[in-house]
Amino acid sequence: VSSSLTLEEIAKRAGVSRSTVSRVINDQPNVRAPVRERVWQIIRETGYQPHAAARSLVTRRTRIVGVIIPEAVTTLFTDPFFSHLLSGITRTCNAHGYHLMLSLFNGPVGPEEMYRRVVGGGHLDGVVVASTRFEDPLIEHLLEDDVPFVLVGRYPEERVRYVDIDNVGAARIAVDHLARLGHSRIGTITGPLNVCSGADRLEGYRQAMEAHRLPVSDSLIVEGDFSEESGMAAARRLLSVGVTAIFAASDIMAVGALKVIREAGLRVPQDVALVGFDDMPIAAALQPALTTVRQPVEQMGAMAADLLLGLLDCPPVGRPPPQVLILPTKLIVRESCGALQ
Amino acid sequence: VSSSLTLEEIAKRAGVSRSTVSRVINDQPNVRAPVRERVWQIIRETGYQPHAAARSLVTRRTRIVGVIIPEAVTTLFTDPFFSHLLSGITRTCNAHGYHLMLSLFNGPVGPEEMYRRVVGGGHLDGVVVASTRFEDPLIEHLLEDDVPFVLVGRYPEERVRYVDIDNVGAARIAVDHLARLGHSRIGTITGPLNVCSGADRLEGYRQAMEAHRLPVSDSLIVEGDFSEESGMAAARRLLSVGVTAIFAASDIMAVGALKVIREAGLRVPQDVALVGFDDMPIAAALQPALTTVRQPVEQMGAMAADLLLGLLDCPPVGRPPPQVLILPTKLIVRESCGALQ
DNA sequence: GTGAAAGCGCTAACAT
DNA sequence: ATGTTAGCGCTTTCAC
Repeated sequence: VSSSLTLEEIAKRAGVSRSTVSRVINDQPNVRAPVRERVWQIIRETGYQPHAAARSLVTRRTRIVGVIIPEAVTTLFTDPFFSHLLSGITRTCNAHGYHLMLSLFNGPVGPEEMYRRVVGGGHLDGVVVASTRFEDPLIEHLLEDDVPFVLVGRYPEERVRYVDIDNVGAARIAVDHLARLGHSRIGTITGPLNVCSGADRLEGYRQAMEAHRLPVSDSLIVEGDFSEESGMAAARRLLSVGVTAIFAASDIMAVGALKVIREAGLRVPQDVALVGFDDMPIAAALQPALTTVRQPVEQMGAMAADLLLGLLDCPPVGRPPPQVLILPTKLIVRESCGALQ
Repeated sequence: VSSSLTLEEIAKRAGVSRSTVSRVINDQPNVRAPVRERVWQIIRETGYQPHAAARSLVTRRTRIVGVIIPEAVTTLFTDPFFSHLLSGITRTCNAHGYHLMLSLFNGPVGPEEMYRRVVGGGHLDGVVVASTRFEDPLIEHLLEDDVPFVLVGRYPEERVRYVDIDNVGAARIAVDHLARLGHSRIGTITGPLNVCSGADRLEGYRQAMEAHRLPVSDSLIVEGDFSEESGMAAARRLLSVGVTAIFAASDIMAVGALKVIREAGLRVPQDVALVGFDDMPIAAALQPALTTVRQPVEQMGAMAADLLLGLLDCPPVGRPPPQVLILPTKLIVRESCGALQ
């Protein structure tokens, strides 16, 4: 889909050579002002757009960044996390004239094949990867193939750049909140523990409990998978050991817990206090039943893209991506490899 | 990002010419079986992938479909509608070896410029457009430029292909439900009325009210914009005219209404019955307060992409996209232009 | 059935 | 400052 106008054609109409037109389009020097103006004029009149494929065949760049969401993330699609993330990434891309190719590794095709399709073929200048497990083979491939990429979510490996929120700190705040409310039997519904955010939020729970000198028995910790069902199952277990407060590592799971608690004839927050986690505006509807931790997902997306475009030498990304702190949750940015924080 | 292997290189290693390798890759005839096998062998060994840009420079096809979401859809990002839609589109694309380019017209760049960037340059073979208003200039451009495209959402114009749910019917069912419950003063919070789904759901409300011989005064109809805030404002107006039931054209607005109703000291559904609209699993958490209409968004996405790929002569799309009926809401597909229903 | 050769539309190195 | 030329890696006639 494109007009069949070519550089050649524009050159002819402007009475110059292809090179000159090319220079004008690419804002290169060595074109006299009047000529430049005349060429722009023609370009505007004709609505000419250079052919992307032809251009990238020679420049070896496509101005397309990929967004890869691995695994069957149906569960993750239950909340607006990805919408917000994509919104942020898009914002950055639009601002810099980049395009975004979205790849969900969910279809009938396996992840290895998807990887080949997406990354091979040279469609992409770089990649943003969301939601990875520890030691994800995808990451290994990207490193091996020397693909510029940025992760959304912490990844404990020197060579990997990423953007993340301070999951440990945020979880600590949440649990600390419950402890200050006077609760001593505080349970937690964790995310999958092979995922960074899952593990980190549990660590935050542990730290807060310890800080308040509260005992952390195994029965107070139930692993979930971010789904509502897992939240319900976990809540049943927690109720059976008599907790008076629950920190759920995601709002979705908190909602599941809420259901179970109410079904048990208990009131929230009077009988059981509940804190969720995520930026899910809808959760506000459940107030005062549910308290939640906000995470700046949209910004995380924008910053991830900023970082990536920086890697690609996107001309003047200018300012390094800012270190943003929002609400109780803050961002950690690993700017250059090795410089963790 | 791609290996620097070329056709030439493969040809050399296989002891054949470029043409032959090309034929093998593209599954063309006129290659003897043993040769074909040997070439595949080398390709597999080396992990060769043809360079996408070079290929589309000559074929004039990219195997990329665009997904355009016009306007600042922040409000629409509050619910998982787009996540599900993208999931469906992706499913189809993955199955047919197509890629997906996501364009949110939200950045600092205006829609006209975004259109040029995205559609010009020949990046895309076709486009899926979501969430359009009546007489959207975007649609006019696409028609004018002869871009193959499919809309998600009804569009009253002969030349446009689209996929949609039966909004009128679904709304009718929702309101009918309330009427059968014995309510006579039923109000509705509509979506934006310059959007098809908004207008259609209102029409469904009207039809159901009429069928039950219930008076429809203007005060029973309040226009919202799918946002929670608008739902709250609308609910206040409706409560002030003494409705006992509300049909909200989106779950988000229903949640807003729920808040307001509860703040007014009323119980849901005992004092005021509430029905929402959308496929928002989280809304289930609000049961029994909130009843909602499910829409098969994921399927809508998949079907839209099916239709588009059909337009692109994607070789054997085989079966025409099925006419799916799910839950109370059903799909209407305009398969070929002119053949509505 | 296979190879040779001509481009697709663009950029970039080299002349002028 | 501008034009000429040689490809980028692939598909596709057209010979053989």
